Amino acid sequence: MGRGRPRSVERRRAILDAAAELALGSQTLPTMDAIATRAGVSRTTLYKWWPSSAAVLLEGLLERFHASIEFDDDLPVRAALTAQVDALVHLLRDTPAGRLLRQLMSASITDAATATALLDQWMEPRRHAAIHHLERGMTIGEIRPGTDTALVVDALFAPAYHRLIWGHAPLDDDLAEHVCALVWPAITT
Amino acid sequence: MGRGRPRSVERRRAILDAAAELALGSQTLPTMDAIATRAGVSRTTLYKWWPSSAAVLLEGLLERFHASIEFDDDLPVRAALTAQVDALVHLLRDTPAGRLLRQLMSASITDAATATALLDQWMEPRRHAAIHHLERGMTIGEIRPGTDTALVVDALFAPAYHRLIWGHAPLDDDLAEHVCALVWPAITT
Amino acid sequence: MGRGRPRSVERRRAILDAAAELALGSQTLPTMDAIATRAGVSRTTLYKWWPSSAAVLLEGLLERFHASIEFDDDLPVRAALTAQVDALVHLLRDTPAGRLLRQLMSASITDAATATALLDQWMEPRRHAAIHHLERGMTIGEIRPGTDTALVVDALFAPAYHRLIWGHAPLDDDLAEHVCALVWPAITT
Amino acid sequence: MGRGRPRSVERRRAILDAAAELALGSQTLPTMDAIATRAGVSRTTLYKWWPSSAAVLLEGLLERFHASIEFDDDLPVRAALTAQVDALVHLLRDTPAGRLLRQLMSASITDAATATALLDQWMEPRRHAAIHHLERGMTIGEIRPGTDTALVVDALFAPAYHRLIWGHAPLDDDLAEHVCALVWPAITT
DNA sequence: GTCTAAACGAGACGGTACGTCGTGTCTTCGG
DNA sequence: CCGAAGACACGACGTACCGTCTCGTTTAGAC
Repeated sequence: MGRGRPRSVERRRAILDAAAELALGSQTLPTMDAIATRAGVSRTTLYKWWPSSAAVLLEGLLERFHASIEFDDDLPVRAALTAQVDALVHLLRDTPAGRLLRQLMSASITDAATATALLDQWMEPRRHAAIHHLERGMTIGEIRPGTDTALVVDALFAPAYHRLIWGHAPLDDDLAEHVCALVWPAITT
Repeated sequence: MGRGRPRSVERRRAILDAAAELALGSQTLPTMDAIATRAGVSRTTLYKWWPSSAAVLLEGLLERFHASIEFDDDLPVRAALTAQVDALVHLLRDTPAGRLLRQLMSASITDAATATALLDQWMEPRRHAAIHHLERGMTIGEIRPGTDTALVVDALFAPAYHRLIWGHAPLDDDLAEHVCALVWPAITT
Repeated sequence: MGRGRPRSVERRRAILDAAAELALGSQTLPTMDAIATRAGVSRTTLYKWWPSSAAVLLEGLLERFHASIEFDDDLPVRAALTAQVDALVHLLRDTPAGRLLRQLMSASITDAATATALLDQWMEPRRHAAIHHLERGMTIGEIRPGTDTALVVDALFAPAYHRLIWGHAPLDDDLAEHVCALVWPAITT
Repeated sequence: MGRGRPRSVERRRAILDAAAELALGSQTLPTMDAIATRAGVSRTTLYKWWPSSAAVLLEGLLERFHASIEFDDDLPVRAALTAQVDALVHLLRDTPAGRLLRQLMSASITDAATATALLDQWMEPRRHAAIHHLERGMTIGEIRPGTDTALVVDALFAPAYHRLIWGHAPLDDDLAEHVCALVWPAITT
């Protein structure tokens, strides 16, 4: 029961914001040092609440963009899937989420903890939403039974992340629709 | 004018090998220090020839796996594409290339030079090979004209890289075939 | 007056004891943190009553060993002085006081407050007792008039402290007697 | 045989000087950080050559004051001893050595390595010189045979160090002579 | 054969960031 | 008013790599 000095919300905010700002202004993950300085907070405080700058960044990312998953069951299946992918494409291209995710993906590869967190809290929710629509489609007979949903989901989402990372091709406005169109004939009844 | 002491091939080998071994035994990129020590070479020599450990790793990777691109025009288009993707899947799963690429992709995100090199020397050749087959297919009327080849190539390859990075689903033996099957109906005439 | 919750004697005891135990088990002064933890007390409480761990240690030391000064005027002067030095030697060698004093002397050098306290409350009482006997000796004609009492006291006590600090020679049982014997011919009539 | 970049003498000098200056301007041992900053040298370099600031200080101290030991066998024994003690008193009072030694003694109490070094390289040489003269005195029949030289040496030197530490009495010009006078009757034949 | 320019080894050095520890202060609640 | 719990800023710690530098020492091929 709330003993001791309560954690300062202002500082938490300052830290999350500082991390995001630094990350957006650079290719590389901000250092704990830099975040602390920018946020006007001591390094000790940082380490007390987060194990790494990636964790700080991730927390800020999730807080800002947690509400970006489409679960509208009234939409036709294809439209729902397209909306999902389209939401992702816009997120990656038009919001800070894209740049932040790039760096978090880099960190994920070398740091297992970040990988787990990012997978569980970012990727999986989106994958599950898509799988949900696919299964709904199978139920109502719009999607071919026996479809490998995991694979379809990867086919839908992977190109967007791929282009985010490599930058070899743009994240077009119609990317989502085209990707869905590419996959749809193979999975519809 | 080959004046002066020529560069030692043995040392170059030792360095490339040391880098690969270290990378395979760890999640993170080896440090220049570690590579030099492992190769029995002075740090000076390393810095003389490569700007970063990622560059060392990349050079070794390309040297080992440059011959892994399928250009056989006698195969039917779909078989040729499947073979391409399948070759990639096996490379990523069954050879050191997978682990090395993971780390190089991480480095690419934060280091523009590595990104450029990896894109130009690893990704593009494979993409071009696939595009070549797609265009061949359009020429012989097997592929629908007007197909967005860049998108199709991403749809074919991205899932494999995606699973390499995230590890959320396995790089199955039949992944290549399934991915091609998923895309094929939408692009064939 | 007497308002509010009175100070807890148990905690004071626990703190003094914890400090002494920690000091005896280490070369270095215990930290405030460690004392608080060991005593099962919050750091706040510590800082409320003592400015430093040296102060805690000193208070405990004085409490335990305040009664160790010989003022028996019935003894002959030389015997009284010898008894004084002997008491000190035994204190330094056979009781916790030795180890505690070592650390307090270390702290005294860098911290003026500790130095003053230790000087006033530990050194001076003992010096005055010795000076008292010397002056008594001068009064009864046993000690040469005009003797530099301050110097003699230093000559008597300093070797013991010196050996405590450096450990280059043992604090023998007969150290006190030998030191007195060394000085006596020069000060007796 | 001198491979690699040779160690910079200037930096070594700058470090030793910086440490001494900082120590003289403060009660407490300088931090490694402060020494590095003051010397215009990186912390890494400091840690490469010395394990602690006490070690830096000690090296500087020994370098400056190694030549302060009197070994003149032509002097009468008592004069030689008095000269020894007098040299020490002047060193402690009139040169930086006094303040530096204070802090080194403090460090010695809590750090075994410093203690050993200081004992071996500062105390022992001086003690041996004094013992040498005492033994010479015994040989020529001026000092009573069977004299406990170790004790006499402590009686001669300890008061000076004692006053250095506590500051309860001054290091007078005639301190050396008085101390010798105090001890002499008991040891001369 | 010698000359010579580059490759190479050894290691010093300045830097930046790391993650931890101890300090002393402050804030909030409960006895 | 005492005390517990704990957040916080600060400063120093000792370490790891980084990239650069300054030497001395090979060594193959040009002369």
